[in-house]
Amino acid sequence: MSRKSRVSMAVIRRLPKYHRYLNELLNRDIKRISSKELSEIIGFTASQIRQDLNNFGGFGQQGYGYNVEELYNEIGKILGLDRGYNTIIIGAGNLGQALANYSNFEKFGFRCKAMFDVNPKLIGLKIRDIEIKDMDTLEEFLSETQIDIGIICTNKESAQLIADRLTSCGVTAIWNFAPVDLKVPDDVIVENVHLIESLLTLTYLYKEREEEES
Amino acid sequence: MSRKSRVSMAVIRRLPKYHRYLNELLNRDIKRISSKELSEIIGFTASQIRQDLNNFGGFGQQGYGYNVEELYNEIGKILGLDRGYNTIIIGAGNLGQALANYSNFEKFGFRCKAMFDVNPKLIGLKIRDIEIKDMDTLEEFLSETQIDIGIICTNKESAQLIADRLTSCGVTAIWNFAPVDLKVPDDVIVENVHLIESLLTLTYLYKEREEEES
DNA sequence: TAGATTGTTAATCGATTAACAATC
DNA sequence: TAGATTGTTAATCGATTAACAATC
Repeated sequence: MSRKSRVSMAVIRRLPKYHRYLNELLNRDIKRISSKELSEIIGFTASQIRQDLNNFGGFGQQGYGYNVEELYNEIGKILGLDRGYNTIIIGAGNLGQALANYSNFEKFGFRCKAMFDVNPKLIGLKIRDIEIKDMDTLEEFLSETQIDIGIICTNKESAQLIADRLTSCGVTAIWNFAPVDLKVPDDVIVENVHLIESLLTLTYLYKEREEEES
Repeated sequence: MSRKSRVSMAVIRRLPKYHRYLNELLNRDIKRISSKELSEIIGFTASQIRQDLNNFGGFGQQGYGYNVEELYNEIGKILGLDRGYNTIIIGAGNLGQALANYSNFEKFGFRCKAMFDVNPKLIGLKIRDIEIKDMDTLEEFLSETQIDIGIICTNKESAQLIADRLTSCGVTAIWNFAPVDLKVPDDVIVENVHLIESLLTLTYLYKEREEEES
């Protein structure tokens, strides 16, 4: 998130949603779709859809619309899904195990190569075929295996230290579930999933609604 | 997210971050902070901080800054944390269990009253003191217990049906982890955590960085 | 060809930043 | 009082929406 992009983050964060809806259309055997039709199901304006897509090229055809399969594939490529990604999960607690079990990620090309934890009771166990390794062996493992994305599922106290260890071993992308903002070198990408922030947004809206009613 | 607010969503989504940083300052026994100082640690501009806060009132004092404890409490109230919330988790798979185990939510006033699943192997089990109940008993349970927030951790196929069942029993806020956009009545609040969209944002930035380098 | 729909430019809207008078 | 920093207005910037010529 630290890097500036020619394409705005607002657009980038809409891309996965296009990808998901196009996949759905594809599954329903729909061959073509206009920005207006897509607008009705995805909830963005037709104008915005055309603007968004034209950041990356003219995928449509005047008078016809967009070919669903082609557009789906193109957006997949734009999102970097034309390759696989090796990941590791650091922190094999409930959340880490949940992510390891979430086989859906594999359909997108994510391969979890190992998990790491400090808890002796967890070390050696396997989640599906993914081994939970001793946290102390992290550096050794990273020197042997090319890892693209480190997934941090530790508590907030450990997260920064883990991020330091990952980045110093050449991991350049971090998916962070710990409720902290990590400090990382400029060329490292961090994407946060801050669950509590999401939940507090919900309670804000909950409270606001009640105030409207009264 | 469907409701329009006097305060923009951009501001609302920053509030939990203020809350978190102020809590940290409080723990470090810092009594006062200026928008400029806060700017340096939180990464928003001082101007934006003052603008954000003034959506809700003048919490500061000219020449002094903000009282950390007071501001923390005020933002807590704004976020609706001056009360508790009863929740249930629907879908007791890995993610549902991870959330049930995440005791941190309790510090914010969230109480998980039950979990629901269709899997007979799970029904009757307890996660901490939270019982996993038969999905068939959802309506019965909701008629007996006031639930503020329904947390959907099912697969995408079941999510909409669950949302329908929740809303028709009077649950008016949904925290949705299934990768679908739920259709709900106008007065129901939905906050989504779409993990795959977060991850695809990361891969987009990953790919983009590689293109910059070449 | 006529109709439809894109790609793109221009207009509008909203959010962020800058500036500064008010005031503690 | 003098210095600091807010609250708030004005200016800028960026994102969304509208309009329409290009063209399939």
